[in-house]
Amino acid sequence: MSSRYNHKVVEKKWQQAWLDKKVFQTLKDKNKKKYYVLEMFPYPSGKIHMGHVRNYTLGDVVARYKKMKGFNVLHPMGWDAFGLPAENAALTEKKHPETWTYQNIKTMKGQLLQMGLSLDWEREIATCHPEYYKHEQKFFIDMFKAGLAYKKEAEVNWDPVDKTVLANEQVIDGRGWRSGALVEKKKLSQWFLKISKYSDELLSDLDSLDNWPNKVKVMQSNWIGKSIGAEIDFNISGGDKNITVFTTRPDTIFGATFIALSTDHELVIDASKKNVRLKKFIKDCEGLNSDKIKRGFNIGLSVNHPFIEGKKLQVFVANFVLKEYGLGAIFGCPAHDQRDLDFAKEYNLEVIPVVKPIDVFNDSYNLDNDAYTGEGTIINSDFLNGLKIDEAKNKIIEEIENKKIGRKKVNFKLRDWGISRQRFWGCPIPIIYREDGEVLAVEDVELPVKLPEIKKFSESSSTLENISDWKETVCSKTGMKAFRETDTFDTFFESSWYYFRYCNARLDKAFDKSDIDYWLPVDQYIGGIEHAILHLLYSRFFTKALRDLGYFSLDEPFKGLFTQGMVTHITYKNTNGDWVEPKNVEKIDDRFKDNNKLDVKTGKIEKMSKSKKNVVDPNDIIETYGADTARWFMLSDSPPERDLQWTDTGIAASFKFINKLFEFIDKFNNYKTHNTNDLEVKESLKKLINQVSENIEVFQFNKSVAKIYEYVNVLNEGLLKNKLSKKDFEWSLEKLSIILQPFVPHISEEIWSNLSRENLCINESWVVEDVKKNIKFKIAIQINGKTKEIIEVDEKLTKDGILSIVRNNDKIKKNLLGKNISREIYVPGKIVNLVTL
RNA sequence: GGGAGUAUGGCGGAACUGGUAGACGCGCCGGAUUCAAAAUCCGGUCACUUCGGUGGUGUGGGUUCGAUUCCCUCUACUCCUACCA
Repeated sequence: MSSRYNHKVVEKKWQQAWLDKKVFQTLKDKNKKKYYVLEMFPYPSGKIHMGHVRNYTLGDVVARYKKMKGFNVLHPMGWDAFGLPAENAALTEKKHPETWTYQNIKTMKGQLLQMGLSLDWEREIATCHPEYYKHEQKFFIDMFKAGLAYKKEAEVNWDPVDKTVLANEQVIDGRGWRSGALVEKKKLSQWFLKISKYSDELLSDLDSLDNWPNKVKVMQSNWIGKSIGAEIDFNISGGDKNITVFTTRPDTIFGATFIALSTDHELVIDASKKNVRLKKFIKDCEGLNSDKIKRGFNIGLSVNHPFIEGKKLQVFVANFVLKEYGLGAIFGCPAHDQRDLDFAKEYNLEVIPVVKPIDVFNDSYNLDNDAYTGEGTIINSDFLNGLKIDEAKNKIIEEIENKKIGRKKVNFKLRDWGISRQRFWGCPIPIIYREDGEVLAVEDVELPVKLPEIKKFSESSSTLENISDWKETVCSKTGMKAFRETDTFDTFFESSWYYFRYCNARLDKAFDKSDIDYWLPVDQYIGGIEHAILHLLYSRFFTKALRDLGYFSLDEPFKGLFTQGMVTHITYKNTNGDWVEPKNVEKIDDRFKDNNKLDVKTGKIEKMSKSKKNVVDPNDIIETYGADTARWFMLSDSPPERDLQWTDTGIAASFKFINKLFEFIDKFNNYKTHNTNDLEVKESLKKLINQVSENIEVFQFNKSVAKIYEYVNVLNEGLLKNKLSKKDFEWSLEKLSIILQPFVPHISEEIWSNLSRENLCINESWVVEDVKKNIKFKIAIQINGKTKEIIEVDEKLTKDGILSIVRNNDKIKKNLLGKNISREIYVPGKIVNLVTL
């Protein structure tokens, strides 16, 4: 009688075996080809969620597969451990952020261990540990000294009631999340990293990232936002001062009818000092949705049009001109820019068309309310008349440069990265402000600048600003009094370089160049699409910056990137309109009820989230069904890049399959051998084995899963029909264990060990089978492209031979009655198509 | 407004470089087992059909001997981005 599969015992046993034999501990080995698999490390929020389970399962498939393929695999894990939730927990749970964080790490590590992941835990890191963050303090100092880090004024969200700076996510509908007070903008002096210096390289190197999803490259490219245009100086009437504007449409210069400046333009700030109404206008602009309402203020200046003698343009301050892009100044050409047209209508400004669409014949055509931005011929523009747009751009730029009133100019949307956060639970910025006004980097020997030890964490200690005995210090060189910088790093700072640290996580230095040379770049990085821009762009920037600071010679950190889909679940709502958790929904006679017996309606399928209560806890699933079942479900059906819909029937099916696999053990042990030379089963299995590998290589694990199902079906049918000798059965199970190993490693080891093999299955080599070429081919016979019959033919047959079989086939003869064949098409090994008139 | 993507049974999804559409899983239907149920096992499952066939991959067209696959049109949905001059 078969013993029932006990996943708890079996999974624990193999997890222990892997640990005992240090199977996943990796050492540098120059003789072996390396493979670095990395999943985005988690924030230790408390416990893992299904998104993690999916992410790490995908990575584990790759890691185990590559290991069995003979690569020296690096597959590490760590914790993105600084961040706001720890501060919130500190306030509500009355725990120090550190205590809370390390407790969570412990819990989550336990969960990851339960999943049976092939991780090298010797390399575990936590970014809140001083031995981690001291290195990034050093990077910052290097950047500071190299001019890559600098300070400037920037706005923050200020809660006037709590008297604290709020992170963007703490501002809900313009109000502080705790106090509910209207959030104010406040200017603070903050630290920035000069990512803009790398705009061009960050953009052009995207081309070299062949193994990145195109989608992500497009997003980054848009974010960097390169545009080519010109700067043009407009001379202010009655003086020799200029207003310089940026434009990508210098070809429309003859259609310019006004100048508009942003509210923080130098000239505007000057003018506002003497003009109360202007000051008020600037203030009013803050609350204005400029997308809908365009407002301007004539500041009483005019400039001379550089190409039209005697023509003057009025100068406005306008709410729709961006502050931090270009020069904060534009020329308005209402005919060919919708925003300018809206503005011109509002203030009755001239509209002069200078580009004529192909289907328009009148030079003074009417634009109504739609600016024309398409292709066309230049008109009303003196020496540009008759040119195409691109030709006109070149010509006018040439002219501008000749006249020395402007220049060709490339602009980027990408802004420098503001890294200052006015928070407690982050890495201190290693800077001191000396009493004589000097801003100094902390000396290397004094690193790390550790966070202060505080007994009680409260609202008032949530910024370092208020901890005076930490803040006050002395300059070690001069003995002068000094204050520490009290801001901490944006947590993207930690995650911008953690993948380097894994190379040698316990080294005294941040890393060793030879380790980086060996392990980097990451061959396969896996994570959510939500990091498409910030994390990935910052990491790319960090790599280039550290390269230029002399740490190594790497250009790009992530060779391959894969962005997995979300885990979704149906939502439930009861008649009171409350969301209901799936586990509290019961089906009674075709109707859904919650545990208060209220009717429940099913809603949309959405990403699992606490607020919609449609989460399934991995803990419950692993407890009830085991890690293999959870992993198998994560890999079945849905292609990894698409959303995966969680269903109870799906997880049940996976559990059923794992049990089915387990039954092979008894089946084998009790199998009476049969004398058979039937090769059919074995040949089909070989073909399926190869298909499993092919699909892993291209990240289509759902197809591998389907092929494994087929394998099991073919094997079971072969057993049922006595087509396998015991030896072949053993061979089948041996191969089955191997192809199962990356997907469901525990049951794989269990089957493997029952075959009395000495080593662990994970230490086996992956299999590639020589598939005998079929001697017989199946050929589809079509008439006019419609399949009528399928025949088996010998491979050696010629076209004529096959065609004569086809012509003599009864079914085909019948179908051809009264028709004449006009053409015969034969694709070897595939089809015959008979074309009739 | 701009950009990217998706569309195949009741559902999730297969179909190699154009060559047998619906693999595999779920669900459903029938049967076996059971006092009964669960579990398990076996069979069936695109639609229509006069059982010969016919139609069918969001819509309409095109290329081809042949189109889920390539090209054009339209529609719907999803995601990103949003005054970047």
